Amino acid sequence: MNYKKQYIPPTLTVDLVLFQIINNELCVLLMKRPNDPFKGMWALPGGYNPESETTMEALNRIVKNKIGIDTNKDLSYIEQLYTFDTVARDPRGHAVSVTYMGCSQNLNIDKAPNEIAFFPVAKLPKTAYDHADIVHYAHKRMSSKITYTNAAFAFLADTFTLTELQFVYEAIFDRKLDKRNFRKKFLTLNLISETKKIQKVGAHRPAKLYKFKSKSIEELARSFE
Amino acid sequence: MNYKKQYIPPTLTVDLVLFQIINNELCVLLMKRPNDPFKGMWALPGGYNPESETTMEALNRIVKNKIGIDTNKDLSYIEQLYTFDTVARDPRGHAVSVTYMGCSQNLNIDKAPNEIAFFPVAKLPKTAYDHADIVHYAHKRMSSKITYTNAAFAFLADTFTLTELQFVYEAIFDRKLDKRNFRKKFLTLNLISETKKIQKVGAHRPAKLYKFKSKSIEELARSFE
DNA sequence: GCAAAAGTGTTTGGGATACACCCATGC
DNA sequence: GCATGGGTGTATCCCAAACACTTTTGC
Repeated sequence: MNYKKQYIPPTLTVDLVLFQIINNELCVLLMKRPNDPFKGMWALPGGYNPESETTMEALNRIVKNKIGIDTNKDLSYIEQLYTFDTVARDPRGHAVSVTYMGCSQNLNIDKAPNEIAFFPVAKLPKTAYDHADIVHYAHKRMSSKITYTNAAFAFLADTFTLTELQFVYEAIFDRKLDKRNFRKKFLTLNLISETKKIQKVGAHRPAKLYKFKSKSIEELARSFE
Repeated sequence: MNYKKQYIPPTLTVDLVLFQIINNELCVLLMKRPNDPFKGMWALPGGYNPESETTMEALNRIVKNKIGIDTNKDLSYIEQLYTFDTVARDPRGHAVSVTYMGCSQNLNIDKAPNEIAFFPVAKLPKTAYDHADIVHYAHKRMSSKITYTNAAFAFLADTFTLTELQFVYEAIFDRKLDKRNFRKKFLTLNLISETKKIQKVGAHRPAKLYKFKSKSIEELARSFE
């Protein structure tokens, strides 16, 4: 096993695609790069994964440092997305980036150490690297995720109205759904239960509040849509 | 960017889960490890991914060296599966493994440089590392892949009978399907077309031969099952 | 009373499921 | 002629899709 002595691994990085729904639009968190390369451009939060850290550990550390978010506490869901053989971020050579996709709900990003913002996925600014591609790949994954699992819970508060739930689907699918069919379908899926609370906002009939029976990923009995 | 000088990446490895259907069973290719660790145990073919190689390039090189297979020519399909933060393969520390899932059809493995064999996924031998978990993860992925895409083409010769196609689904789903319903459904999906050839084997009615209209991944209009 | 969002049922068509017999061939 | 696998049709049920009005509230 002599060759192990000479073995030099490629640079390993981790990146996060963080989704949140704002004003009924699917948005993604981007950070303005403070340094070269791509200084001043918007990019996914991410960084170097050194030896002795798992990719999740590295991601957690980096995201905490760069944007002040704790992936364990502040995200309602996270999963590994894909590993990209990206164009060199590091002048030394080829870099491999393990990407994660996460969701949050009403995240407070005011105290972030860097300039960060949520952008609608449909109107991304010019981004560094191939990050726009990664966001679209993640969007597609999330779209199928909510069709065959209960993943929509990750975008909602603990209790929510059926209209809010429908807006999550509409934002991610990027199309309108029929209100009656949506409700009928979702209620028969047996994933959510009525609470005794109601939401009173504005000059109209108050809405019943529901909650997900489980907030871990479950596959649907009948796939959605 | 001083810290880049100190940055040491983790070991990066690539591994291949290669599926083939043999005797109507879903099988996976394993290689007997010639060296420690896990010397003598069965494992997925894989190896170190050095700097300056993409994961696909490294996989191609390693698989060619270790088992004499060209991932470009000998596989009917390949995709990235998942990146595992595996237990250390290398005594130096934590290793990250990018895994791929591929399919072959009637592969010739007689001239492989190492001892390799196909094992039914349902009856795996004791495997090195977490490789049994990786195989089952890949199996699950393949199972959904054939439900919403035409991926079954990857397990079949250029032309095939409907019974052979059904056997692919049965092997991967690990259950019997109704012959009439399967045929009706598949023919209305409009993915395959009749050829003018027929297959005559054995003392029974000959079978029409079909072919896939496309041998690249396409999503089905209506998901299967 | 009126604006605004919540809530609610029925009809129709298509596809999934269940199920059993005839057909073409080699020997 | 018989064993073997190829090939075919129908009835039922459930679900998806289409579609519009009533209810409850704040002002």
